[in-house]
Amino acid sequence: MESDLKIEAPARLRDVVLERLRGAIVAGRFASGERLIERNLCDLLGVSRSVVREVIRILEAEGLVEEGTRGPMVARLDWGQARQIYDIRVMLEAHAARECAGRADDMVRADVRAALAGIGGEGALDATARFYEVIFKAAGHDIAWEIVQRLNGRISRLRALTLASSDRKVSGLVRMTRIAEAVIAGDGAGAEAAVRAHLTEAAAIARRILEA
Amino acid sequence: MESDLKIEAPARLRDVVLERLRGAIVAGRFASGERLIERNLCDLLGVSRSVVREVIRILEAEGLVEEGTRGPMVARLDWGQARQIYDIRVMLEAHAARECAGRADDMVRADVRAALAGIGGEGALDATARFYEVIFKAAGHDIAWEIVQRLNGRISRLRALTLASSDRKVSGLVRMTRIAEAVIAGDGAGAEAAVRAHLTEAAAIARRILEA
DNA sequence: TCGCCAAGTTTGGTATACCATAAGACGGAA
DNA sequence: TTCCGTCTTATGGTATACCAAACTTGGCGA
Repeated sequence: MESDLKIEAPARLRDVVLERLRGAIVAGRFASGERLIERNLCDLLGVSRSVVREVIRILEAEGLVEEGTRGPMVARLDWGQARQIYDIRVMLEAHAARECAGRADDMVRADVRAALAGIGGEGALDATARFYEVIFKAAGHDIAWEIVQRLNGRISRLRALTLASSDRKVSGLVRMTRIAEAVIAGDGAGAEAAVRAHLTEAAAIARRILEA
Repeated sequence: MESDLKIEAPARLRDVVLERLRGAIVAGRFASGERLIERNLCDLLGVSRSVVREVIRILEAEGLVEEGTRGPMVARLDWGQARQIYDIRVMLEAHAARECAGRADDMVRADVRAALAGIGGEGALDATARFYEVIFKAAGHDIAWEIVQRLNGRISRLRALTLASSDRKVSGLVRMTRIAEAVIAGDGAGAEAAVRAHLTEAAAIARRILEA
């Protein structure tokens, strides 16, 4: 699809550190509310404070880090926030799914099928993101996709806490299949309903985790 | 309302510079697509590169600045993006207005009236933001409010380009009054419709500007 | 006159140094 | 023993120094 001739920009240290630190937070390697001491992170990551500070600013804007009284700390997440995030995701994703179903051509259908095929195996998180990306991009909702990605970062930490992940994965695949079928069939209302059902279930799981 | 005893944290240089630079971009003092040379900004603002760089990272996350081939530049804005932004705002603001109207108590009603009163005079932009803030906070949609603020920053630059601003201000006040009346009356559907009408008009103006 | 190469300059990336402040620890006096 | 003061240290804020890459420009040769 996209050409492989693109010259990839040399990876900046900042990007590497950003990805690493974001991953560590999402994976739960830092406790919620834990202070992020700049110099500690420098030692941990082997980079200078300039880089760490810029990365922290970005993560702050993403909502993964918040500034405490004395410095940055890992953002806390309660059910009130998660609920709001799921509400917003419902609006954005339902809208995107409906429009995507309405305008899907054969190429989009193929992309959806391919993305869905990737979900079953390992790396489910990335594959799921890819599935949604196809839908948002096909609907022409790039900006909404940016927002959803950012919101997702804030609640992805919950996944690390989910112990009974096997049944979730299965039901997740079922839900995704429903969404994909509706999109491929051009059934906008059905796609929207499938998205709502999926997110309602996900929110219920998040609620159980967060209110415990 | 809020106590005045709060010790305000000493203003960090970073915050001052952030506000200043954001204001300059929104006010149109930098051309769309203009490169933001770090050292130039240092001279202009009288601060060191550390501060400028952190601020640029924040503005990048806000969507006001994007990274060009060689460094950061003021983000370009076309109708395709603005249209998406208005679409998202419609969803978030309509939802907030509906919920706010549904749960508004006397205190919220008073806040809405007070915010509306501020719109007529000078500083209309801040007052309008304050109006919306009341509605979002009353609806319990803090996160949606953050998103809307950020999206607003990206399209506020259009205001600087609006020459015929007087009629817009008047019609804006009328629209706001409609929204406020519906919220105060507890009419969720009416509040939602008023928000939709307001944003549809605003989007039409933006389209005229951007497609010229 | 045209083209190519090289040196200089611009620019962003990265690291380090310095400073002010606040928290914590330790000791002395009541 | 407790309370107060001071000293140390940890920490974030800010500025500066250094480097590598890339663009520009000017000169030299064909």
